[in-house]
This record gives sequence, structure tokens and C-alpha cells, in this order.
Amino acid sequence: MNIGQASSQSGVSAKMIRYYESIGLMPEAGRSQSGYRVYSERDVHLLRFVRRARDLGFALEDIRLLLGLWQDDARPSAAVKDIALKHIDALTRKIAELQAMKRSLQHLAEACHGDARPDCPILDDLGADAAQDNDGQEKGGEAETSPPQCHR
Amino acid sequence: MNIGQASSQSGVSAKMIRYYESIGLMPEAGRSQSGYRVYSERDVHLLRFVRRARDLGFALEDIRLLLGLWQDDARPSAAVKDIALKHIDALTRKIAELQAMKRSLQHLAEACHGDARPDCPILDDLGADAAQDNDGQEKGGEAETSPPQCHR
DNA sequence: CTTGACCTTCCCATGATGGGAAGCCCTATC
DNA sequence: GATAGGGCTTCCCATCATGGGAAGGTCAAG
Repeated sequence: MNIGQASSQSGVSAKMIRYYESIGLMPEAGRSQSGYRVYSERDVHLLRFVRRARDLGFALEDIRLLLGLWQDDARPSAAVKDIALKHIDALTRKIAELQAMKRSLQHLAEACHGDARPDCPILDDLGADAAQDNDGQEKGGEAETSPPQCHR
Repeated sequence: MNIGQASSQSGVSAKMIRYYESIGLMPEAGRSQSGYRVYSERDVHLLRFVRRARDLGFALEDIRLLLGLWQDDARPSAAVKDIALKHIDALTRKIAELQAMKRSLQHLAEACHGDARPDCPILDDLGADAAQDNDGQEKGGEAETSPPQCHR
């Protein structure tokens, strides 16, 4: 089958299929006489594997490893689990980071009346002097914008 | 002061300060006779504003708007709040997406014994045929990898 | 034989950031 | 005054995964 078929059957865009081939994530596809890439069911299976791993947020380099393990009948499942746990860890950290942003922003947004008047706690916070006196303002609480990091 | 001072006082790298200038987010800095960029306290204040907004996850284009509003004494606070709420929404969606990944992955990882044996539910799931019979496997439950999206 | 859908390669863009090279400038020390 | 080292300048490249689009070849149906 051609790349278009492989794409619609795997859910991976043709553009990405070519890209995966170019970086060696996928084996080089066979070619028809006219130069068209030719794919087998097996290739589609591979592409679906990649697609799902991407859906789980794995980086392509991780997927490269996972593909290797997948095709290695003697792999220790510990190797796979290790990659998965590391990724879970990264996801956990990222989620916490975004939640911290969201929390801070929600506090600010709640304090902003959001009407035609110009005074706005959101801008006040962003523009606060934040000089040396990180003490006189235990009003809002929580994590204003960047509390513990003094100057990275 | 020079860019190095402005950088350490604002927490924005010199590289980024130049970049912000190049995309018009920051006004063009004045220059010394020798061509060095020269910054005032006011510039540092601006940079800190940008830094904080970045810490809250705002995109530079949002920050451009926020800066405009910040410097407009007649802004309606609703305009600011609108930007903030939209961003909170985006954060919410992103968090949900990552949490879904994490949940799926955790199910799989829990089922994987992670030892020297080769059988691994994680790889099994990634490599599952997922053909037409999305029905015979109500074992894991939840959202395996990509349940509702058939083929985007 | 033409048309339209499909394929090819190649280049460019995204968003925010860092790395590094080549070269100029400034200051402190010898 | 010369030299060293640290700071500054611009310019180019890389990241990560993806999409857009141009220019041109191919194939199948009419």
C-alpha cells in the first residue's frame, strides 16, 4: 500500500511517516518502480505503536527504545517499566508545574473584578516591585508568582 | 546599566532580553558609544513583568497584550481578566490531557511486573492490534490509549 | 490524452530557549 | 603602555514534533 493508506490506517500523517523514516525511527520503506513508498501491514502495525506511544506523551527517543524492546523477544519487562515510570515521573512534575501556575492565576483572577475600571490585581502582581521586602504582603498568600527562587 | 546587570536584576537571560527586543516585545534599548545596550530601572521593571508572566505560563504574544494593558492607564480590567481566564482554560485542558496520559500509563505500569521476564502489558497495549474489535477487551477499562478518536 | 488525486523531495515556520564562534570593548594588573 | 580576562556585539545553528507549501513526477479513470 502507499503512504496515504498507511497514514489513514495508522493515524500517523504522511508527513510524519516520512519524518520517522528520516530519523531512523521507522525502517526505510520499500519503493515501487516509480519511487512511491510501499508499506505492509506490519509497517502499519509499527506506525500504530508509535502513534499510541505518542498519545501517551512519550518522546520519540523513548519510542525508539520502546520499539527496540518491543521487537526483542528476550527483553526484560523491567526495562520497559523503567521507561514508563520515568515518563510518569516527568508527567507528574509537568502537571504539578501547570497546576501551580493555574492556582496562582486563579487567585489573581478571582481578585480582579473584570469590568470597565482600570485597577487590576493581575497587572499589579505582574508589575509588583518585588524588591527586597518580600515580607510586608502576606495578603494573598500561597505562591504569588515565584516565591522561593530569589534570582536564578 | 549593561545587559548583564539587567539580566541578573530581572532574572531574564541576556539572550532572551535581546530576543524580546528583536521581536518588539521590549522597546529598543539605548546604546552606549561603544554599542553596548543600556538599561534603566524602568527597563528592569518591564523585564521582571515579562519574567513573571512567563512563570505563569503566558505565551509571549499574550504578554505583549498584557504589557500594553499594563501601560494603559485607561484599560478595562475586564480585558486583563479575559486574557487570564483564557489562559487558565488552556492550562486546565493541558493538565487534563497530561493527567489522562498519566492515568493510562499508571494502569499499564501497575500491571507490569518489571522483572527479567519478557512479557509486558505496556508493550502489549502499545502493540495491540486495535483493529475493528474494540469490544473484546473490557479488562483494563478507563481509557486505554485513544478510545473515542477513531482516526483523526 | 487530459484531469485530478496522489506521490516525491526540498525548504521554511512554529515557540522559547540555549550554545557557540568571531570579534570589539573595558578595566585591572603588571 | 601592554596584556589578560571578562563582558558585550552580531550571526548562525539546534532543539522538538509538526505542518505548510512549491515544483514536479505518477497513476487511474474518463
